[in-house]
Amino acid sequence: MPSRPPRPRLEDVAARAQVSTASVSLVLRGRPGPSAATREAVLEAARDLGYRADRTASLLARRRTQLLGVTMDVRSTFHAELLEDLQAAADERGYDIVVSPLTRTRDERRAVESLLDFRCEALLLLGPRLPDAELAALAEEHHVVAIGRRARAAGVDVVRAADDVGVGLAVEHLAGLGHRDITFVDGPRGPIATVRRQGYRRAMKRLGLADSSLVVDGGGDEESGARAATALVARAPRPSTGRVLPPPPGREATRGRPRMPSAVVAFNDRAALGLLDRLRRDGVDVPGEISVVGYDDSPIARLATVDLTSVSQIPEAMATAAVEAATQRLDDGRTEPVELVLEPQLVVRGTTARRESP
Amino acid sequence: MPSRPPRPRLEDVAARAQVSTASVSLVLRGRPGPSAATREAVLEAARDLGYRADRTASLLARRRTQLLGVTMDVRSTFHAELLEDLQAAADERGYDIVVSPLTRTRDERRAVESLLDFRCEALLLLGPRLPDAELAALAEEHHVVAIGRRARAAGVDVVRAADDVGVGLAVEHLAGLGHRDITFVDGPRGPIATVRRQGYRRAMKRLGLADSSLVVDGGGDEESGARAATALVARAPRPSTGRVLPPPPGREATRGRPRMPSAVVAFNDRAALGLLDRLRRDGVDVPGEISVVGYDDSPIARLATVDLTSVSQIPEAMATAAVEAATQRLDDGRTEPVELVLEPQLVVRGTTARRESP
DNA sequence: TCGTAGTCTTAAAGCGCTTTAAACACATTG
DNA sequence: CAATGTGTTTAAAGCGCTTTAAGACTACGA
Repeated sequence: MPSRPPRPRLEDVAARAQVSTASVSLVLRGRPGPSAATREAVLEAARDLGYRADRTASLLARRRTQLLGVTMDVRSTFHAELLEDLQAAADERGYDIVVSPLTRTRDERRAVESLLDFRCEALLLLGPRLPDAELAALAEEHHVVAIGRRARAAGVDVVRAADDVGVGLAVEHLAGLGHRDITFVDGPRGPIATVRRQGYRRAMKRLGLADSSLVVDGGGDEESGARAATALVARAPRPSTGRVLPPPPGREATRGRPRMPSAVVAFNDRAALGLLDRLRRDGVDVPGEISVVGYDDSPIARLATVDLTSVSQIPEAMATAAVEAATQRLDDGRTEPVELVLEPQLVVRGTTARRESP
Repeated sequence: MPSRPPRPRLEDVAARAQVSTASVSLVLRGRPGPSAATREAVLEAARDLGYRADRTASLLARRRTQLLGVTMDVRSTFHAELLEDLQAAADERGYDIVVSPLTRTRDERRAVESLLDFRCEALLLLGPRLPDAELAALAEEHHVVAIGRRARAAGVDVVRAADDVGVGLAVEHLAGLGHRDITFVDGPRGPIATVRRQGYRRAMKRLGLADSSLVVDGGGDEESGARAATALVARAPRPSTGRVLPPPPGREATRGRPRMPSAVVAFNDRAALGLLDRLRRDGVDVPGEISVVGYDDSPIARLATVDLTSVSQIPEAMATAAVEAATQRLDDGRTEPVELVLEPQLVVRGTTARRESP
């Protein structure tokens, strides 16, 4: 019920402090110039009046907005985490963040438009799905930082985790626990899944396990994980006590053979969750009979009831790096694009264990 | 890499169209006045130049911002859903939305400050935790709509679902399936849990089940749900086949007696999820041995692997109502606060079934 | 012919702030 | 004492748009 006592303007503060608006402006923004006496008078007047600068006017007057625009998928907990850290990082550097959520009816293009309307000085795109060409086009007109995704687009800064390395960590961890039959549950088509799959393949080869490497169809959500689980379980007829067959020699000749792996790396935590759920319902003991590793180290993975071993993309680091990239362009005049690739971390929890029978 | 071809201004469009900036402004905002010829010329010029109005300047000039500020918990999927619908509703009425996320380091107060800096014309607070007094104080200076929570604060519009009715629906559904021992797993301290608990108690009484009504400690997340499950299971020593005892006569004398209810209503979906998980791990058949109902009808509940019967707060309706409330104040000059209470809906899925032995 | 209404158009005054360039006061210096 | 410098203050010109009030036409009836 805003009953108009129109908010005080800079001019009002100036009048009360008996100085010019210029002085007030300088003092309030902590710029050098005004004497101690003036400063005090102004601050007091401002306090008395409960003055708060009008951002709109201020933005218009100086050419800067000090605004970073972020597009995100509101439904993604990973994005939510990143956002928290972006806020913090931006804060520290004196920037403010405008969030533009993607929804069913609001695609990435619209979200970006909206950010531009706000005159954001840089765009931070979380896991952007825009084609590289479009990203590149955007980057001709604006500063853009793609986060969490590899991008082959000219002029775009990229901050991402080395997903192939991350999956490698998971595979090595499992191998270290004595597992040899390690299966990868693939993600949805796209650059991210490609890189993770590659990481898996390479790690298996590096460890001399190429022969038992196997990629099964999956996806990015619980459903897909559950489907994958069903496919895996079908390989080892249960609940008969039939022992798992040792992998026969010969390269990937194992494909299609009925056999349940002793360990699985899933594309992400959500898929891992669906997988876990289905396995447990089918009476499979995790990690007794099969070890499971997820990806993202999402809050759900950390829940005591889930306790999922997972790979963390260290969102704080990504957030800091992304904001840093943006401010470097804005404040330090960097113009050459950079690509920052961070090392992910394995977080070992309760869904992985030493292989039962060697 | 913004290489400055400074963006065209209104003036540039005016020059190209050979008219005044006033005409351009009018045309571009679709206001009456300019003739068809002028309109066309302006639109063409604007198109040629790729003109986009500078919102900052425009906001400064007219006194309105057409901005609705929304505070939300980024981690809540329910809030995420609401946000989607708010966006859509705001769009329809020509308003834009500024999202101000709550994070660990950014409480509700700061989030609101930030919205005010953006000169939002109304504040839509999702599940605000601010004390009523503070809400009331805010409402003296601004239009505020509290969403999803009962608020006894002067001047604040409230849009919420009738949670007591919702829980009542769940209880009735279960009773209809023959259940009598229906337990409520409580939520975290706060107005929301209070209302839901009340709804439970009243429904049980209404159905003549007051004697078997039981509220156990819970909380708002998976952990708490799991804990509650443990407590429940402990009442019926498993895996012995011992039949569940019929409730002895006498009011709530059952409290503390070892006995597992045949049905449970959880404070929300997350708690229900933890509950389900623990129950299943303990070998309890859902819905065979026990039926479970959640609250919120969150996306997780809908997953095939979860398939949780739940109560929906119909977020679309809440969102529409909230935006409506705001625009009524802004555009239609309403000044008396309103409280809109929506009827929740029960969504029956796979976690509830007819009671096994009557 | 003039007055009057009606339709378009536009000059110009802001919106509340930042910033530049000039003015001022005073102290040094040669 | 003029010239030069230093530190502080401010008048005024925008920032890019909206809006108001007045102006320019045209058309019409008296």
